[in-house]
Amino acid sequence: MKTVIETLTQHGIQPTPQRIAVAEFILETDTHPTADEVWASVRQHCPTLSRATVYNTLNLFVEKGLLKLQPLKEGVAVFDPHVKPHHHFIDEESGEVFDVPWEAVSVTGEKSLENFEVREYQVVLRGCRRA
Amino acid sequence: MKTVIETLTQHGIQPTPQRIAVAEFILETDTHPTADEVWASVRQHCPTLSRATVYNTLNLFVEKGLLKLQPLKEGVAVFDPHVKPHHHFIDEESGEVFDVPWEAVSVTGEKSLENFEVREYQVVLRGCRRA
DNA sequence: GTTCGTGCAAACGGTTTGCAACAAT
DNA sequence: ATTGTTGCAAACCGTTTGCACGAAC
Repeated sequence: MKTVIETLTQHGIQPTPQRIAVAEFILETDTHPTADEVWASVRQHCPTLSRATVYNTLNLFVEKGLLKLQPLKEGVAVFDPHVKPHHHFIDEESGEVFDVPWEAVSVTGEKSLENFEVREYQVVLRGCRRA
Repeated sequence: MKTVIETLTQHGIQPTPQRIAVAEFILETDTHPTADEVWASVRQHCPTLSRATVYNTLNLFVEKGLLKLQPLKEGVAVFDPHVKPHHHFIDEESGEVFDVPWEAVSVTGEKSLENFEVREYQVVLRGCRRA
């Protein structure tokens, strides 16, 4: 099992304590948190962590390919440590975002679009989660 | 051909001059504009139109089912007059959003998702537009 | 005269940036 | 010494809101 520090250095990121703390949280979660949610969580273990550092760190992680920024909610940036292709389901009541495995849904026809060269795609599903 | 005024009244919206001006622009366009882009455009014909009225009007239109708010870009709300199901292609260079007809792409498997009751879905494609 | 819509300006919330202090090399 | 990172506060940008004026019934 790769350590967080190894992951960071392999992506060309200096493993400072703050970055390690943020990485430990966000690389494990599957809750698609916003930056402020990350801050709230990580601050419990690392109380001096500033909001600015969280934002800078998350942007750095995105830049280095550790995270993906997903435009799934209005007005806020949500971060996803799952960088390989997959789909998303959004519960319309709670707003929660769930991963849907790539193989669970299949898409056809995207290769024959006339004017568009598709580099990537995902299905965004909305509805309510079954209890 | 239905007039804009008829469209507004049929949706329970009082057709004020400002609302008509906004509707004339946004119901015709296929550019998926942001609120500020709507304001910039409509203001040329209707110079006293305030930003607040544009925001209020667009929100009202969404509420009344004339528009859909699409979470396609980070940090800004984009409005789409095309309310029937369809997909979207986003040019990664320019950020432009294009409609993709519902029949152009087909999705299978969404009905057999275990924990999710899907009410609607769309495919979001990214890449570059062919010249 | 009450209701509804508008415009302005101020407030708001999420995010970024400038800068001084600090750590590491 | 230089480079890179942090924390704070202020700035920023898109959006919402409070309020007074005005139009319509």
